[in-house]
Amino acid sequence: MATSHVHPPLNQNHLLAALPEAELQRWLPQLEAVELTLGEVLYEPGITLSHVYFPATAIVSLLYVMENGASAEVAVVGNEGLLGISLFMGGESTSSRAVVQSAGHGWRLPAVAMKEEFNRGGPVLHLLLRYTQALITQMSQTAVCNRHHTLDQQLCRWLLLSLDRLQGNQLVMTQARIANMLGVRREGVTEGALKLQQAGLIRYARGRITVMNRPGLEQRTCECYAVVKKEYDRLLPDLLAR
Amino acid sequence: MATSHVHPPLNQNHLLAALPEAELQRWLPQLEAVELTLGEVLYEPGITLSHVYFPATAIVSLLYVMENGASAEVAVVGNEGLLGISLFMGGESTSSRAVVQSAGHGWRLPAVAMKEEFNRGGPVLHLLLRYTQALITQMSQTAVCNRHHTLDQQLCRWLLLSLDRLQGNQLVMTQARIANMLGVRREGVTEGALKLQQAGLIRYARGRITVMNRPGLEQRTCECYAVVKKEYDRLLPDLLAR
DNA sequence: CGGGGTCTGTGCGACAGCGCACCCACGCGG
DNA sequence: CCGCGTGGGTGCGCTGTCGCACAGACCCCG
Repeated sequence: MATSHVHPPLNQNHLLAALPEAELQRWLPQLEAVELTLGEVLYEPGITLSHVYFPATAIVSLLYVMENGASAEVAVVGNEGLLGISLFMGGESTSSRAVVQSAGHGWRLPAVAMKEEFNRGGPVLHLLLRYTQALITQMSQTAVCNRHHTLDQQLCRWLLLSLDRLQGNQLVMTQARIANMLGVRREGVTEGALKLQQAGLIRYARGRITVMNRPGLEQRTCECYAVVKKEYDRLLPDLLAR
Repeated sequence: MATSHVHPPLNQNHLLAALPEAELQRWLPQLEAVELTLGEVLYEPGITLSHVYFPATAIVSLLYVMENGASAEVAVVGNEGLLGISLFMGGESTSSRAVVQSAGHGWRLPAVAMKEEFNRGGPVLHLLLRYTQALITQMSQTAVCNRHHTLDQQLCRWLLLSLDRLQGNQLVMTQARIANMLGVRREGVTEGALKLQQAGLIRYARGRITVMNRPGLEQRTCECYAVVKKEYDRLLPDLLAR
């Protein structure tokens, strides 16, 4: 992970973009631009966090890895949010692992600075908590979706959630990695993706997915996607306007 | 739901028990004892909450109910916690429904009082946030469990989580209602419960379950139960000492 | 240009859980 | 003491997903 103090536009991350000027000025000296590489692990379960991360062009999955090595994604975080909520929630660590699923850049802020800011109370605290509630909704809905919906539907949901957190309609992602996150077989993802390709909704080529017809995906997915999206929009409305 | 100002011991709820004296005194005039009856709905999705609830002898499920009527439990709350985190998280409502799954009593506090207290900052804020993080862990683990574990394992997990939130080793609960919460068929629960009964771990009779061998259940369940339990113990240690 | 690694596609038997239909057992109220 | 509602047990065919094995396709690198 390369770091530097040369800043690409901060407002690529919606939470940073929503910071009031005073807070931003306090943070600036400590904000560090970081390059997030594919597969990089930002947090391990049980480890006390040293920084919180604000993805800009990268997306990061919260994965739970089981004793037998199987895994399941609990939530995905991109330019709409941050990693490390357990710092201000008070637990310091979580039981999941944070893995970069799509390379890109972002910023990070030392844990101490984040805690200080949070303890001031005020607008930042409420912003972070509203974000956390949106994240909670995503996690709950993941539970529901895992219970009731088909692999095909979940694949669409996953594509849409990822797409919302990236720019453009491209996604660098192998089927094996998608399977890893959904917690299903790679072959299952292959079959699902084939159906979508045959329906003309996506195009697929060696680790690169291009979404051709987004409304088509929305039609095929389950209600879970809409529930999560609506909740993010409701809880963090101002962030999307910028 | 009957309400009164005659108070059974407040410390039956661990969060209330953990309140510093000053806060407790502020809350007392507004705390209201409530009887929670089986099947009672405390919150509906999207509805702004008027109170937060602190269960004492009751347990309450957070259920997501799908468009087709199927449902899935996202988390369970009992005497270790409270219902209505969205009030201080800032969302005012959630996308899930809160349903009383085991009758009993508890207390409630008006939303306004809770928000005022939260906004003072201080120990109550941190206590509530730590509880919220534990709840988040429960939700994530529900997602993982739904993905990877068998109905039998999930049944054990569910029994153990419920047992932790009640006193004694009895549980008034039909198989149909368990199925509703796990989001599975009633027949599936019947088969699972039969196996447990034949193994001598539980006894079952017309809506009443008696756990005979708790360690046996712990042996049959998946890692998810332990992960959640450990996280509650880690985040809310002082509450269990009382 | 050839070779090895990565990514995607396919086939097949196994099985957990589903939906449905139905039966039995218990217990409360008339 | 009968009847009926509720709760629990059983059987059966179906489907989605799994685990595994293997084949083709593509691509970078030597």
